[in-house]
Amino acid sequence: MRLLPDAGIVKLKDVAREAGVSTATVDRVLHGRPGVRDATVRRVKDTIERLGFQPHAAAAELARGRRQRFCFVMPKTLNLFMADIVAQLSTIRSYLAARRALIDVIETDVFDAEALASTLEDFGPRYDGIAVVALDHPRVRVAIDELVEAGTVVVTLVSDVPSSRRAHYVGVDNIAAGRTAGTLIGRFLGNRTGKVAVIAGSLLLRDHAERLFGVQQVISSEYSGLTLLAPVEGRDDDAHNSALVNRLLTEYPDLVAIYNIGAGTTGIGNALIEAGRARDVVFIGHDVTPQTRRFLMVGVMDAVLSQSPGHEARSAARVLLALSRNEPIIAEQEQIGIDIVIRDNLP
Amino acid sequence: MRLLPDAGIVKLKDVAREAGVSTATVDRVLHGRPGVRDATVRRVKDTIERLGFQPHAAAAELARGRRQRFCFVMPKTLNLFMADIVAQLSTIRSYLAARRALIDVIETDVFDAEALASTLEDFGPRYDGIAVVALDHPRVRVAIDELVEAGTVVVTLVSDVPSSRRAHYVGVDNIAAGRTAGTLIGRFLGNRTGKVAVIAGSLLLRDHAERLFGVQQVISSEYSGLTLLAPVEGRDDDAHNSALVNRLLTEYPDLVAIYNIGAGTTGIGNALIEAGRARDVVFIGHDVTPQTRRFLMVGVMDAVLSQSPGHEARSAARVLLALSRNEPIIAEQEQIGIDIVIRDNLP
DNA sequence: CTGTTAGCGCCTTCAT
DNA sequence: ATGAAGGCGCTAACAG
Repeated sequence: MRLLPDAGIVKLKDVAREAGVSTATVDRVLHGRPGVRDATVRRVKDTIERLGFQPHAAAAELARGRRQRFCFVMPKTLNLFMADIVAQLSTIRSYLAARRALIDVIETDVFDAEALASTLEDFGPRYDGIAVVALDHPRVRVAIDELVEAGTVVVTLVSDVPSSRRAHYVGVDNIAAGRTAGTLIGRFLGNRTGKVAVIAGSLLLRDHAERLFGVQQVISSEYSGLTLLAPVEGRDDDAHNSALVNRLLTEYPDLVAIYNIGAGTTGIGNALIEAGRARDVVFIGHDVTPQTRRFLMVGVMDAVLSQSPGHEARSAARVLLALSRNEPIIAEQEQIGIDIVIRDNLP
Repeated sequence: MRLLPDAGIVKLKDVAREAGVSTATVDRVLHGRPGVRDATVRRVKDTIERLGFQPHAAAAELARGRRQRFCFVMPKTLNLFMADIVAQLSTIRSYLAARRALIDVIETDVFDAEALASTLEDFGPRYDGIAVVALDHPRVRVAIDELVEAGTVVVTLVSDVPSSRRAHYVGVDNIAAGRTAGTLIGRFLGNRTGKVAVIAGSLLLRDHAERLFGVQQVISSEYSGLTLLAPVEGRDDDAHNSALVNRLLTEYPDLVAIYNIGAGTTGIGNALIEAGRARDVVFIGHDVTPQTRRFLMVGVMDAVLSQSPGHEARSAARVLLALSRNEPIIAEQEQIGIDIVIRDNLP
């Protein structure tokens, strides 16, 4: 008498036999498809419960045989952070290929609502799912909503459109990020007093505006010794940012801290170094890059706030895959945290 | 003339036809199994390459039909952090169940090398993989190595045994964690001077010893205004820690900071509050719990260093699954970072 | 409303 | 050294 090969593992067939129905019926109940009497539904559900049946994910996937196409709509001019996300996509591509899903990447002008919206309208319908670095603009919202209406899964990436019907936002709470920057500046300065400058790329970008809001909240309400200067915009560009810093340094001799909300951190750091102010001005920016890494090591930057590009890229892919196959997603895993990175915990 | 249903998707059968061999041979080549002539191997590999064939993960998993059993060996007395990991395992259990893998949890005395080692010896061989919160002791190392020798996949969790043959360590770099605490203390204190206390659970635990080492490095070499007191041990216990803090506060009127290396943070915070020193003593500890969360909100704690229990639990499960099925693991995803958590970026 | 049945793509004996 | 063929567990036409 030998052991049963499947000792303990309940299969759909077992449920069917036990409930006195066919496998097709169990399958219908399992997926809430119509065409089964209520009484039967209950009986099958009970049996599933009683036997503790769990469908074999791989078998289901194979039998379903669906393939999905996803598209990542990214900004045309990739800064280091965006480039990092795109780079991660190649790893993800092979992970997805083994699951018969594929991704395309389309680049478009993020600052141009019209261009972004028409990209979505033109290409969106070809895909089962879209991840888009969005611009919060009515035109874009409508484009997203139409895709959702047509059955496409849409997730926003890095920059959200909260009023849209997108299924999910992959990114951080940018107000909290701004607040975090504010607190770190306040704490690092101790009891020093003076001016705090904020440099943004463009305050038309929702994430930049939100970070500004956060840092203003904290500095103005909790650090009375510090005065926040009016934000300046440097279009995420190193040269522009350098020039801005030079102007700020001469105009405000008591400048004690700089928070760079967007990209172009290199320009700021270099300007500080050239002015010989790198050590005494507290400097906080976003995203771990080779350059910010170096700035942290040598003490030009005091902290970097980071949303792991790898995590975001993987999360977007996982969420698209799960939602378009209506599988469950692990909420905690898809939560993107604001990482505070200093010299000692660099990844 | 209708489109081919599988347009563009290469299957193992296609490779076989194209290479002029049977599917069995392709399968053998694919998995490096013996019994194929060198010339054939090359030909098949070329074809795979040329066609860009990627095996369908779900089909492979189904056909293989393997089930694996994993075991998490956890400390008997669960502190909040460990309890959190165990709690996460129930979510993970259902994820794994859908992949025909299951996990058991065994609790044992982590401080007792003998007990831990014999637990591993007794139960280990029943499993395909083990995740163990290890104690770095020769007896334990041998037990781990024997399991590995016998073909069990072993990963260490939270606390490593670097000299063992474990396949992977799921946890943070604790020296870096200590350094991070040191830098934060130094930065938060600004130019204040005084004594810095370090409270550990037990310096026999590798992770505690490493964190101590890290904080010592930073404080002694970079903050000459600060004096690190000799570490005290409070066995991760609230009552012990409270008593220790009371003693420290009276003995050193110029105590300016406390770093709690292990658990029992509640005891320390409460002692500080009762002594009316909560606001002026910089206090840094580990792990986000309901209590540390509250301490951060009200300003008793200045920062919490955290290794996400959810991330660690999931990572251990993913790594065990991947390694025991020899599938690739995504290195970056399994890298556990040291999270710096302040009031503003609480998860 | 319910059952029958033929796959999904790969792996694995068992032959040859 | 290689091939033929029967599953793995679930899904979805197609019947009834």
